[in-house]
Amino acid sequence: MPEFRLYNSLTRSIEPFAPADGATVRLYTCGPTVYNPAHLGNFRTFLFEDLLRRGLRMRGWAVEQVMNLTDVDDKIIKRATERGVSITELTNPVVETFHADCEFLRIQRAEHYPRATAYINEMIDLVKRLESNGVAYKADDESVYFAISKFPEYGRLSRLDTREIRSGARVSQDDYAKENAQDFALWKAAKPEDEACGAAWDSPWGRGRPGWHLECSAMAMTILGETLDIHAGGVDLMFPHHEDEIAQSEAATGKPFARFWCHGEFLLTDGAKMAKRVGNVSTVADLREQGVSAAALRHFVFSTHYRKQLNLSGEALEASIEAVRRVGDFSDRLARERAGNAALAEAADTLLIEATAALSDDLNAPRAIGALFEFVHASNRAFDETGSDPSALARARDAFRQINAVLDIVPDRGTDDAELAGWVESQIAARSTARANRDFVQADEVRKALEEKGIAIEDTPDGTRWKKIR
RNA sequence: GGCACCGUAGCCAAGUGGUAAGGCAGGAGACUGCAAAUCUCUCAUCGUCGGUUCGAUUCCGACCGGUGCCUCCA
Repeated sequence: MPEFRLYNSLTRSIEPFAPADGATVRLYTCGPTVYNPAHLGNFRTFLFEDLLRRGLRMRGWAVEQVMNLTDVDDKIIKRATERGVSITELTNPVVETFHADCEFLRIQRAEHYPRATAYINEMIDLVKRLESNGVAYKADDESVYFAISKFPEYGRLSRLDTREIRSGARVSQDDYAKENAQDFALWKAAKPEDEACGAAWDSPWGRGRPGWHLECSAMAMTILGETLDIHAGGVDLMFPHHEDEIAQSEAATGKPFARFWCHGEFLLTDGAKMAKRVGNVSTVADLREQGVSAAALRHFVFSTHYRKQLNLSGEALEASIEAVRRVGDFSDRLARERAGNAALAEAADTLLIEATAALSDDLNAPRAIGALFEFVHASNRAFDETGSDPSALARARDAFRQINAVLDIVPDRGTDDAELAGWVESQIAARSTARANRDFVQADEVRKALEEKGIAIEDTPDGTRWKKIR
């Protein structure tokens, strides 16, 4: 197998990757803030992380993944206050929706989904360590801040020149108590509205709540240890979120926080970043209503490299729906055929080599998909010829299974409805009779009736086959 | 203003210093009663202009166009 390589944002280069202990990859992925359902842009990142997870497992490594759920922050408190509910009442259903969406998209479950509110003690402990190390201070507003002037490494990940005058930058207006404008909150003093919705805890610095950045550091290190193998997230998190995580974690432990930082690019719509404030978001639910399958959406996302921006368009989505239809038909054929030939065996070997190489090369899913389609084509051609070698078929099935275990782009057939199947069979029998009598008008009417129920049929030398197409 | 990234056929997209994977759509054909599926054939000179080179889409520069980040943000 070729070396497994990943782009590391820390060094801005592609590097060979292996877990520090040689066996288990400790992976931390920044999860959603659960104040309303995640949109497709968020899910592009989660799908990228799913690809990463599956790619690592393809290599034979175990993965211990943490995806946090940020269930206390400014937006959550604001929303809870507006609705007059506690933050828990607000976030619980959103967490459920998140898991349901992930399941629909076939995103493999992480080993841990820690909620920030369950790790308050660990967060307080982290702030204490920072305080005793002299890098945290309590300001006049009773909040505790991290002093970036005490952490010379600050800015290494994002390479932002902290002294630059950012004339076009959005400037924060609500923090006055900090010693330095770039310092960030570790612990925020509680306000009355925080107390009202259950977003305040006791601490050595008084009632308050954790800062956003602190949450990830505390949960990551508590569950996975002080040095992670990989920390992943969307590119927008690079600054300040990941920069601040590095600062807090490393200032506390004196150890590197993460060996690899991996960032997924954005999903764009109408030429702009998909974001609620732009007003161009769509959700998993929206797509499901449009009849876009999980397989199609996965194909769409994986058809562009994760470090390249991807534009969501109806035309591109249609292409993925059709592409995945072809993969599904092929998958059915692979299950149906009885034997293969030398060409099939060769196609299987090529697929394994090409797709594995592509996925090992910084998760080049588009190239892997290309290899998969070349395999589909070569295999179809092989099946159209004669074949009598069951072992060739077994190799083809195995190769396809292995690569699809990473991409997971075969659409569901959803044909376990016995009643429907019975009706379809009876219709097909009626049509066969009509065809035998050369009553093609009647035969075509049956086919039309089936199509209206979402059933497509194919006449073959071995009889008529049917499949559900929607 | 600062820091990055991107610009390959109608659409999506991979890729390489030596004349461009793959998918969708389109065209022609085989198969079919007709379809569907599948197969065969077909469909680009890689934003523009310079430079380096025997040779550049691939390296360098300028320009044009697009996107993101610069403390809400996947």
